[in-house]
Amino acid sequence: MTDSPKDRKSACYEQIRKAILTLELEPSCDLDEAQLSEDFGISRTPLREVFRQLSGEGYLEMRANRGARVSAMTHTTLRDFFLAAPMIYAAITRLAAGNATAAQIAALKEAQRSFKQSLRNGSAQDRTLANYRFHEITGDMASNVYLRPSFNRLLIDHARIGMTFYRPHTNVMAEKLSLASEQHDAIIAAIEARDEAAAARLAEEHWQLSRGQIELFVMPAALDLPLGKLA
Amino acid sequence: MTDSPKDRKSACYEQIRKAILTLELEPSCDLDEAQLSEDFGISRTPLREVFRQLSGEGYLEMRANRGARVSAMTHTTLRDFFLAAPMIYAAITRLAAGNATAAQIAALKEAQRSFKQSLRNGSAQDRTLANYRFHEITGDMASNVYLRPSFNRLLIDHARIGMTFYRPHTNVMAEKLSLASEQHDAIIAAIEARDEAAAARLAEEHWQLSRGQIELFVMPAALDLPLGKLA
DNA sequence: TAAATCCATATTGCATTCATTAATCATAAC
DNA sequence: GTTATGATTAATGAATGCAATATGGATTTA
Repeated sequence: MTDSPKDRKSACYEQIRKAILTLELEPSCDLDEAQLSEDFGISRTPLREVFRQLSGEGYLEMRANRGARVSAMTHTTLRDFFLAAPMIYAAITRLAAGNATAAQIAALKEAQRSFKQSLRNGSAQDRTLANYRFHEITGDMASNVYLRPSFNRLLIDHARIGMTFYRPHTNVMAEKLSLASEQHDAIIAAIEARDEAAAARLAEEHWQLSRGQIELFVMPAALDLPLGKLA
Repeated sequence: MTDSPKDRKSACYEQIRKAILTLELEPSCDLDEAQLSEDFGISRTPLREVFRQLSGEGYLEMRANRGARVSAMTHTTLRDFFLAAPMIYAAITRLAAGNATAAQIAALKEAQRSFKQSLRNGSAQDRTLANYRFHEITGDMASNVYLRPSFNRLLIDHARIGMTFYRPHTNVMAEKLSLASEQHDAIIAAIEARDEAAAARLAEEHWQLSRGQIELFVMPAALDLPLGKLA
């Protein structure tokens, strides 16, 4: 109950992090040092250290003499994402199958329980964070310091892109989410069986599903109305 | 000539960075806040921000209440490196061929000039930094925010691994370096021709050369002496 | 003699204060 | 009326001082 400045600092770090993942803090949004330091009950010095760290992890961008802002999502974001994601995801999941420890597998199952729970009665934020957590653990399992930075960066924007289409809740979406959950189960099984090839293949499939959802959202069916009606 | 605190701060950042790349600061080496802040003429506050940034980029590791230390090179480093490097290098170089701007190509040629210069009459440090710079520019060219973090992380340890065998200067080494330089020229040509396939292939070859050098150093020929002689 | 605990010292972390830089608005000149 | 320049204000960056935590050595006890 007695929270030290250090506790408040890490709470600050976590809250900002999650707020960015769930679009509560929108891309390119400016962060007010004075305001946030007051909100979290810490001085500007440790807050600025949190900024630096989040910046290093890809959550924030820092510009000299102009403060921190949430990492932007530009018109090139999706293209870059589509190029990098399948390669890195497949590699991480393959390595996860090769290197996962028993404790990590237990953690992954627990994360999947939380994810299913969020599908039943959670908000879009809950689902996004639970899904993020699931894949984060596969990153732990892979335990390759060189692939991890890009993987983490992908997870950040995957969460943010996902949030944009988790919001409008349609039946088609629900179906896809349930399919995603089944794929998680299959991935867990492959990792537990140390089947690297299967893990990589499942990661690829999982990516294709997500890619399809993104494309549907980015390029929806035309409105099929005569132009005159819109005016 | 009149250097502001901000100049000293960025000088500090650059010097520490290069010292790590060239092994002047050895892996797992502890950094003394008080000492460094005095050396660079800045207070501990901005120095700690530099630490955070370098930590985010993979140069340093920070432990709570125990200061910063240079990123470690463990027994798993080479294995992780061999798994990740060919994939990321090929991807980055391919993208570089597709996206390079005229200014970036000019910068790459300039970096290659510096590299050749360092081969003629530079130290191991000079060569390592010049080679680092060359590949860093290919990272700029690729301009994919998701692949960049892992690519940068690889470049750091590639520089450090390279330094360990640039030091003893043999004729075989000199030959390999001259071959590496030729490969750089070929990569520049492929990028300028926008030939993505060739660029990816050349990156793969370039990696194989480097991999061979690393393997030679890690697993040298046995000393070919009767065991008794060693005692 | 070995191990454990406690105290002294050094180092890290945080808050406050001061300096420096950028942004905004008003005023004046064209 | 518009643009440019200057002054005012807000916000970022750095330094100093203080608090908290860890480390090393000494002393005491088994």
